Amino acid sequence: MDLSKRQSEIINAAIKLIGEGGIQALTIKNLSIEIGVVESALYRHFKSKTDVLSALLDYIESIMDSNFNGVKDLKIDPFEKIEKLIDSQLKFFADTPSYAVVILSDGLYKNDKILYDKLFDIMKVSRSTFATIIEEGQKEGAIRNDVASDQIAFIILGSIRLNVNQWGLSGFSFDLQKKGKVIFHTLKTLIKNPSNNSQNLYNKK
Amino acid sequence: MDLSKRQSEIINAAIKLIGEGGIQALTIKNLSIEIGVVESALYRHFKSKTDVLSALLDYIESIMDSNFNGVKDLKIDPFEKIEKLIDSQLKFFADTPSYAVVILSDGLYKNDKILYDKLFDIMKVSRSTFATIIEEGQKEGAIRNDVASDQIAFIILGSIRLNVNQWGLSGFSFDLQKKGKVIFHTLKTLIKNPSNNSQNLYNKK
Amino acid sequence: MDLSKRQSEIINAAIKLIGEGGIQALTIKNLSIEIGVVESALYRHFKSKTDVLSALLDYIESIMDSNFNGVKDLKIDPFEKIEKLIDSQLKFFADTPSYAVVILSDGLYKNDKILYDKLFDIMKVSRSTFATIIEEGQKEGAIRNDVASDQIAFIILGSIRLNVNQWGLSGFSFDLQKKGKVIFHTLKTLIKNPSNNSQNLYNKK
Amino acid sequence: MDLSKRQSEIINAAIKLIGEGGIQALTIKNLSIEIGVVESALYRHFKSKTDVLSALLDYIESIMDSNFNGVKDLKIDPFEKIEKLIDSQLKFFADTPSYAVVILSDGLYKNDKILYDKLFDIMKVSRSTFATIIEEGQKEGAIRNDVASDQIAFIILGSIRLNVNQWGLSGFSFDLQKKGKVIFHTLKTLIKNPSNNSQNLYNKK
DNA sequence: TATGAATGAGAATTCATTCAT
DNA sequence: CATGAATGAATTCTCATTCAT
Repeated sequence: MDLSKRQSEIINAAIKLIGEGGIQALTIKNLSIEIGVVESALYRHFKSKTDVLSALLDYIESIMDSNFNGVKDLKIDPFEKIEKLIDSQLKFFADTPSYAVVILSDGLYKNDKILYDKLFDIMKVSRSTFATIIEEGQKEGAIRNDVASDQIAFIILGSIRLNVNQWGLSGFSFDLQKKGKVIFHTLKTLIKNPSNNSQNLYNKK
Repeated sequence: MDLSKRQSEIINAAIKLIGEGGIQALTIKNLSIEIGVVESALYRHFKSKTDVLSALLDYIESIMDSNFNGVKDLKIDPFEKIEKLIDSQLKFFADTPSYAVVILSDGLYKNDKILYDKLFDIMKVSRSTFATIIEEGQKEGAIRNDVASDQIAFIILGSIRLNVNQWGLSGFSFDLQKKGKVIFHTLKTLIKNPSNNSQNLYNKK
Repeated sequence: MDLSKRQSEIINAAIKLIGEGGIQALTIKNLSIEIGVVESALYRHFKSKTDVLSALLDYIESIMDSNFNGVKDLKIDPFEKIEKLIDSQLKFFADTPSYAVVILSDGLYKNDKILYDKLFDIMKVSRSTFATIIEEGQKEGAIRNDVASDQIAFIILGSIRLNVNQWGLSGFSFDLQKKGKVIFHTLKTLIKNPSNNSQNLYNKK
Repeated sequence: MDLSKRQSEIINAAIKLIGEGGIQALTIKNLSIEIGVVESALYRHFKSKTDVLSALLDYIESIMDSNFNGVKDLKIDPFEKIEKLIDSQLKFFADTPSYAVVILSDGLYKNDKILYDKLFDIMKVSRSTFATIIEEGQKEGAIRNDVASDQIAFIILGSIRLNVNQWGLSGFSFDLQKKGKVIFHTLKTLIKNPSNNSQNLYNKK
């Protein structure tokens, strides 16, 4: 799973290509043109196109993981955590729309169990990260307790994803993060504990 | 927009093919084999492959519309409406997974603005249908008023979509409608008006 | 060879199509669209596409013949005759560029002996018309006698044809008849009898 | 513009195919059969069919240019130059009729501006070559001065072209060069300076 | 006369992959 | 490590023509 220099180059080329022309622009030919070698040369570095996608998914997963970890253990309000989490994910996509394209291009991996599993994994990690934070919030009393934490996580994830989805359909034409803020506030209103008077254990000034 | 018998046949073949092998299985060749004619014969009925997909999307939209309309004006509780709406949509996909595949295969229509727009449209109608019902519910006092109706609609849609998405990724292996019920209950808990004591204006006998 | 009403309609449609999109636009499908029937309906009127082209060539030939005849027997100076002849032919093409396209699309008829022969015929008639007039001019002493009449005819024809040719290549963008005038004057200078002092037997004022 | 070995092979195959079956025989499939590879293999050497034709036209142009240059600067009588020029061009076509087919297949390149422009270019070079020689002849007093040099060039070109044309229509059945000689003599008679008594400045021994 | 449906042949091009050098 | 060449399977689409109704 450790990538050679050339392999990284290829993955970066893949990202660029997808960003420019969608998942369909990711062909061995385009890839080879992008990195300035001949098509067959790529097969020294990846044994197949599926392997390239697989590495790409690994790469995306690793970034997302580190995004998550950067937020998970902060000593802040659970809502702030959720907000930061959503924002960091959307920033991740906004900065490099290719990642969004890859994540949203499920249908394509139908035949490749490996790719499928990777995607599934990524989604599972997202969901459990949110679920954990929510559970904490519920324990603290900040988040309502009458719904299961992973149900809330599911709803958050669905909202984020639909946001990214529509952004993609629109040709990346609106401000993804800004829209994310709005969604977050809606979600916050819905899931915060209405009977909670012990506000702001964290940042009280 | 009225389909001939043969055109319907082709659309049905398309649905079957997509159900069996994903959007990638939808080729002119497969289509022609499926309906038992030669490839060029298809071009008498649709002028291009894009046209087939376009008609397919129209068809899906029309069914979804009629699903919506079958529920929208019922004299029932807004939550029951939402529940029925979600359920009818999920039933629609569960009965014919191809529809889910088509709906979720954005990214693949990259080149065809027409198809993109149709997809967008379908999503818009869904969202506004939910939004209308929610607004009604808010006026009645059944649904909380501190969040915008179309924000709630967005969240519902995102949740449904993620559900369908994961179902697709899983190879249609779990019970889509059952999972939908769970999601509905979560959503209901989140959005119902906590201070509402005028329950069941509708079906009390 | 007498065309029915429908047949004439088809020929006219063919002319229109060729004018708009070149000889490649002349397809059974386009033809049928143009006259507002279904493709197979055309086969009631012409037994094949070759037959359409054949009739088209006949039509062109008949117009050219009548152009020729309108000039041939006028009681005017041979040069005026030649000038009128050239001009009427160029006007014929300028008015309906399709005719030029058809005439210049030899290569296409390679497989159809019938079409080939027709084209050959058209050219032969042109050439002999010119040759006859030149011979007359030579007898009168207006045209030099040291070159064979059909050689001169050949050169005139070649010049006209090259003119039409370049006009076609240029996308019909220059004034064909105007350029024809220039060519005529060059030709006249070259072929007139230098020792002829009995000028203007015809139109002397 | 430098052709690889395989590219030359392909161009030669194209020439052969055109010679045998006209421009319509030039298909990727025929080409690939001719050189003994699979169709897709051609695309390693030319990126499209238009590219093949383009290279073919370049090739033709280069031969014609070298033909021209072989004659242009000879220290001979302008008429001899013209004669040699005509003859070398006709020999070029007579040896390889495909070249004639390609040159005469305008109308077929309707869609490809590039090819059109190349054809136009070839004609322009021919014409200006003739024009230059004629101008020289006019200065020397060998060629009559009462007509513009490029007008004469136009007429020569038209005559040559018509000759080649009819030869093509006839199925390459007559002796192209022989007919060319006749035409040349006619042209010579027409364009030589009648009042020139300083004959043969060049080869008098 | 016209329609609707289908045929069969062919055309250009794309793509992932393999292999000898 | 990289190149050049080739493969084979697919893909969308076009076109002239035929035939039953």
